Amino acid sequence: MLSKSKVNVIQSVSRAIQIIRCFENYEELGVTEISKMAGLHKSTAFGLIATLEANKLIEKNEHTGKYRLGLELFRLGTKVNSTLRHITVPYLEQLVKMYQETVNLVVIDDLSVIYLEKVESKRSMNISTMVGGRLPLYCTAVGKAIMAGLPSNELNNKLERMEFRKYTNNTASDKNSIMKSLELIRSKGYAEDNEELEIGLSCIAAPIYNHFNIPFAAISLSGPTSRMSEHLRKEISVTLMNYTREISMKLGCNKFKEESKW
Amino acid sequence: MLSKSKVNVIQSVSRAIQIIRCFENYEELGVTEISKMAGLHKSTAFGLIATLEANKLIEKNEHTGKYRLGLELFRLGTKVNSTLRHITVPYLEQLVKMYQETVNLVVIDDLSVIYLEKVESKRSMNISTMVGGRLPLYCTAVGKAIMAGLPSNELNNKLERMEFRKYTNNTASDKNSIMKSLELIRSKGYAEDNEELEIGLSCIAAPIYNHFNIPFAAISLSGPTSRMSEHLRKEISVTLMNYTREISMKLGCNKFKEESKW
DNA sequence: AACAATGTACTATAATATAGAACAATGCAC
DNA sequence: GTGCATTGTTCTATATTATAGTACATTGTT
Repeated sequence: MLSKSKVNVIQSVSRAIQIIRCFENYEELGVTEISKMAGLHKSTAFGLIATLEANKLIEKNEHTGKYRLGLELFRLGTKVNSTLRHITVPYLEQLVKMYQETVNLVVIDDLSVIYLEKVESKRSMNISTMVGGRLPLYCTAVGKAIMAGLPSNELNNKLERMEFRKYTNNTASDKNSIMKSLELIRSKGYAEDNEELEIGLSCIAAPIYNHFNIPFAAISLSGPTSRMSEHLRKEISVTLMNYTREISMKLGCNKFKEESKW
Repeated sequence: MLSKSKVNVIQSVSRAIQIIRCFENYEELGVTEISKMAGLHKSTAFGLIATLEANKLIEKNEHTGKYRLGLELFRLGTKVNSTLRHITVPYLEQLVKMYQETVNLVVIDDLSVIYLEKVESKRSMNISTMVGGRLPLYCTAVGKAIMAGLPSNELNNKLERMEFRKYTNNTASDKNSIMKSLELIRSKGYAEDNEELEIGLSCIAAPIYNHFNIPFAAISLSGPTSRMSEHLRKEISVTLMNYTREISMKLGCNKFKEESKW
């Protein structure tokens, strides 16, 4: 036995998940291929594969005899964060109508944001984000918008573990510069990305709060810097903050109700 | 032991998948709730849950102590049929630009189609299809477009097992009426749904072929019947067929190359 | 404050996943 | 077309592992 990274995990289940992960970079795989990739006995892999197939998480291509990811996996994936997505998508569509730029919904996942939804404008430039994709917190407007509202201990814990990479000259490259920009974001209520990830690409984002008043998601609008005048950015930021306030309240957040009381 | 629906399935893996399915209708569940729903011992459920959590397929909400579906499940779901989706989405976006109606990509799954992608127009009416959702083959344009090109034995096998339900007065309600309409679809190369699923909703679809020249997916354009003039429908059908021909060829289908030879 | 319900840890045992071997089916080379 | 190599699949014995019982910790409720 090689290594048992964590105790109390059920071997066969972890192995089955490992098999699913084999398909991340390959559309079709055979039993032997899978067993080699996963370091499993051919016979063991076969049993796990048969189980995944019986549950439609993978499918057998009857023509090639090979396996591929199954529709049940897709369907189950659509159930993840479904409340948030159902509430938010109409706002995204409204934003595209208003500004004709690409808009996104993300959630935080440790040191990254994961893109849950994207609605593209007709005239959108091809932006390098993909639904299901992941980008670092520190160089995206959405990431910074979320970070700005985190409890300080949680924020510090994250900042300590970050590894900075300079995507462009504008990318923040250390903890201090991030902390400074978060300060500004807190006072404004929204975040901007001025070509910090990609030259020519600007982005404005506002955070979504859960019912513990903690930000965990964000929506953003991205477009070519050339179209993002100072005036327009201001206008967009107001709209975003109005929308995220509504979304947060629908999620049970009472942060804004309290504000109106006082 | 109650029932073992299939031999050669690994119990713990099937149980883990069963636990994931518990979250289809519930956003958050606790250990005890899950164990009751799945008919498992609390302690058994706990081990499976811990394993799923370690693999990020479910996540623990630290505030409530309950579990929810994890982002890794979402991410893996986005890998399903990724080639087809990457090739097709640009065509969907082009269609929306041209006709300003909602367009869809589906794949066949036994007696249903599953919606993989949807691109909505600004002026789209709210149509009751959802990404990840499922509709019967016999009452959708996409379903009929695919059926029309299936090998006859496979088609018959499906028709035998179908249970017809009359969604509207236009819904086909038996095998013969479907077979007749498939005949027409074969000669035209595309399928239509004239309020067969929902009154007021019309739909046009064309099939996508895999590299065995078998249709397995389809794209469609849906809109209110009032906007779908005979002339426009004809034009849309031509565009759809051009696009699906291109998509099919990119997938390695040589059906159309052969045609041009002769 | 007492109770109930839930999440978590530990352990013995029975049940089950595992890997080996052997066979079948397929594809490839010559 | 024949033989070889590779892959998919079945079967079985064994030892590993998942399981459920018990007990404890933690939380929330009345």
